[in-house]
Amino acid sequence: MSVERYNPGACETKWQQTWTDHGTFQTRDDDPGEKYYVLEMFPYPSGRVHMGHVRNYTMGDVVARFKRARGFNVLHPMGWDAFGMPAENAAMANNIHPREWTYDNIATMRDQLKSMGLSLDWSREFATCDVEYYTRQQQLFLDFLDAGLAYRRKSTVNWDPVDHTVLANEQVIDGKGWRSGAIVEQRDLTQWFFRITAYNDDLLASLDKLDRWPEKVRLMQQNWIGRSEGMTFDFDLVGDNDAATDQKLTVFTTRQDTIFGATFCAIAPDHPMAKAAAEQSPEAAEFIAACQQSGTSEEELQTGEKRGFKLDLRAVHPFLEGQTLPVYIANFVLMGYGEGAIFGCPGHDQRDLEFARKYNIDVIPVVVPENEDPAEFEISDDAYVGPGRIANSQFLDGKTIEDAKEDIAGRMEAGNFGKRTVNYRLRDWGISRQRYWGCPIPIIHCDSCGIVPVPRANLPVSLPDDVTFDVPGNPLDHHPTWANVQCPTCQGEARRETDTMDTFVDSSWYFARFTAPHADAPTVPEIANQWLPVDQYIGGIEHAILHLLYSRFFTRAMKATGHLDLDEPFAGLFTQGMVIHETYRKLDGTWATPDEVSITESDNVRTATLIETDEKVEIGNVEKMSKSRRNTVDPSDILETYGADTARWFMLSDSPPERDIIWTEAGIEGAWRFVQRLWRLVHDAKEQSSNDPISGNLDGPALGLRKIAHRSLAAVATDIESLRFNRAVAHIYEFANALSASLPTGDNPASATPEMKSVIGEALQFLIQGFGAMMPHLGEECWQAIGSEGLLVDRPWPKIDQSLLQDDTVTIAVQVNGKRRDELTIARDMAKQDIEKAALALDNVIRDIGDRPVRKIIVVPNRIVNVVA
RNA sequence: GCGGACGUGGUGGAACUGGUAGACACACAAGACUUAAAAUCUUGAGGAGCUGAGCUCCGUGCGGGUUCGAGUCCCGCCGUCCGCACCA
Repeated sequence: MSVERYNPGACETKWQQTWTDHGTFQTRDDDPGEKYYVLEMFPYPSGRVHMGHVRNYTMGDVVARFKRARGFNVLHPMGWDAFGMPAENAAMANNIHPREWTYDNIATMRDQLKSMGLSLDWSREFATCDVEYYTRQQQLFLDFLDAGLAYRRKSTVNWDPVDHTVLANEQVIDGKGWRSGAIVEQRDLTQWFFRITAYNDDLLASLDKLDRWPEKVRLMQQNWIGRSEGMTFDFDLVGDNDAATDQKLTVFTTRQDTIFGATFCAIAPDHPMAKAAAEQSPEAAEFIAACQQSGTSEEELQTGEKRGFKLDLRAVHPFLEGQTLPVYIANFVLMGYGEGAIFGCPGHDQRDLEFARKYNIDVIPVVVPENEDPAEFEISDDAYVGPGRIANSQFLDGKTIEDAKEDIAGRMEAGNFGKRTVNYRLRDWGISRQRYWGCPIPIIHCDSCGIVPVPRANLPVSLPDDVTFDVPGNPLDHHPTWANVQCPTCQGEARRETDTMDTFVDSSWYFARFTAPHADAPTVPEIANQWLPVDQYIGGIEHAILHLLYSRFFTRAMKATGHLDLDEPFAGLFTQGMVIHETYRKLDGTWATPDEVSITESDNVRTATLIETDEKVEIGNVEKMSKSRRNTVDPSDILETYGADTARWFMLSDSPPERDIIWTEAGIEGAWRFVQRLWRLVHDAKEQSSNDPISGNLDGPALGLRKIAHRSLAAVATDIESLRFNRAVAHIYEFANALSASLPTGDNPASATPEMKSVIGEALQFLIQGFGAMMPHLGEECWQAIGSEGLLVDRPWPKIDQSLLQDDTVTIAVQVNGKRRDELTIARDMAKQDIEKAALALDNVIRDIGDRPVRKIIVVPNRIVNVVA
């Protein structure tokens, strides 16, 4: 009497169509339910959906469906982060227009996402490269410009001297351009910036309010903003032979307490004083040029060897009479931070120490740990950055670091050559990109009027279609006519800005646009305010800093310009882990794909061979799925073979969602078997079920099953609320196991008792509802199979009977001296003395204590009792 | 270099606020069903020891510490991963 196998292919299409026909997931702004906005980071349309997307969107969908069942009016939209470099790279490589490439990819990926059965409101879909979207972004830019939040200044870019083009950091490989191989140079360009630093304090302080964000993300943002209290002060400078000059060197420090340990000063290669030196000295110019022959990324600057160039200047120590310090141009000093100049204290800063060792500069320890003798304390390979007392510092000796900082600050301010300053690591956001496939910056450059914003009535500034990619550089620059325009002010000949915006701009407000995706203005403030903030945002940890910080800035800027009234865009944030996979390396060193190899296992040793040739393959590390390692698994293959529910179930199983998940063939097979098992279980259980009301006083197995049903669903609800999907999955397994075990088995055709039948009936509904958000198609099919009315997706979450959630008795562990010796099953909340008595009466306890006296008994109610003897 | 995380059986992981480590699953083994295989069902299991089904010891990357009690807290290592402002 076995049922036919569950056929996901047919069922999934059917239910997806049903939901579409019913308009199930079309969200209305005027729905009476409490709003809940769940959003997953929208994808870049790279070509095909990858497993990371499947995981991300499955998680979001479970939340969305669950909240729906809980009666919320759920907004769950999807769109495309569609501008960016890969489209231009494809254009260059394959001679296909970025627009065509992008929209083709979107079409493919939309189909793939739809086959996952996601509860998305597709009527709100947009791509950031839609002119309807980016024209509103241009409006925002103009508003920000009016509000003083956008401005122009010079900044440094990676310049490829052969291709004559600006390179992204990822296009700089080992200091060379990826295409030309030329050594990259740093070059100054005038660029547009958003004044994110205007919100330094607010962006930092508000992190405290984001209590549904991971602690680590808040910490990362805090460190990124990098508020530090310190001092800005001046060194007097003298010439080489102590010849007086009127020059001063302004430095920033957070460690003014270590001023007596200062043994040199250093300035950034692009510091004005360095530039001045370069004009006097060819050697200095050469050194600066060498410094600029590297990428602009901080990582590159910091990991490179510390190098310096000594200037013909010395800095006068402010507190040591007659003492002067050498001044260097140093490649590890950043112009963008503080004053672009520092004093070096090698004893207490690792970078300074490395520099000092290299150039034979003195190392004077001025902070000594409490338990060390200042006369003996020396610095060897590691700078000392811990707490301690000041030494070798005259009037500061013996003070704490804090007191010494205060003392110096007071003296500098009194002497009028320094002041306390708060400094931030966060820099303004450079948004200019010298590329075609991005949102044009709506600005016109006029020789007589200067910078002229494009009048709002003239928006959009659309990207021209007729562009070529045969020459490196920005196609907008090469376009014969596009940039030529009349100046809106003087009607004279003028030129459009040909830079486009950083794609981070596109993703900094899309969540707001989803609330009114077809509106003429960027947002409809009332509607945006109604839906925002996003209640649950889900995406990769790689966006922990930039995307999220920029979005937080945009929210503030849009508030300032009247587009919404909101403090923070994302009330709840969850960062999910990556999907990773084993790698397979062939004998010749190249990689094999997972479907090219076959794995066998014996005695816990797994070996891999190439299916085609039987050649042995080395099983390598488990790594992030990537094209270069060829360890990718195409979601479409999985969806076709196993169906969406199996793929979704596997993605939710086992691994905690914030951690990486290893994709394995065995894992997906296991999920597949469970889908089939549920299908059979539902049919078997249905035979033994009834819809009769459940009697009030159950006992025995019927009560047992009912408890499990209610407890499981209560647990699944908590698990989903707290996004612990792997535990929800485990609870469904337990529940299904218990229901299976409750069914009459064997040759005995006898059926369950009437009261058991009604309990099974309830359990069956609970089970289907319990996994329905995770495997929605199977859920609907089962729901229909047990003859319930309507669609599962429209059913409210079952009502849990709280009285079934707790047992009257508990089993607690009994320890002697912290080691478990026995256990006790006692009444819940039993009196302490009675527990102590019962514990001491246990044979194992008596034996273990022997004739030692009992010194203490610790009772933790309903958990444990520990006898200390 | 700087910043952030993570590390538990053969494997993925569970363990709520310091209270019975290993739930649940995968893989494995044995058995049932089958001509056979697949599928399915049942049973078993952290490691070591004791001559018996109970008990002892060891066990959460390594080394210390706090505590009646540590996977959980603290200090120091080791390893792996993520971000570093023009990848998205």
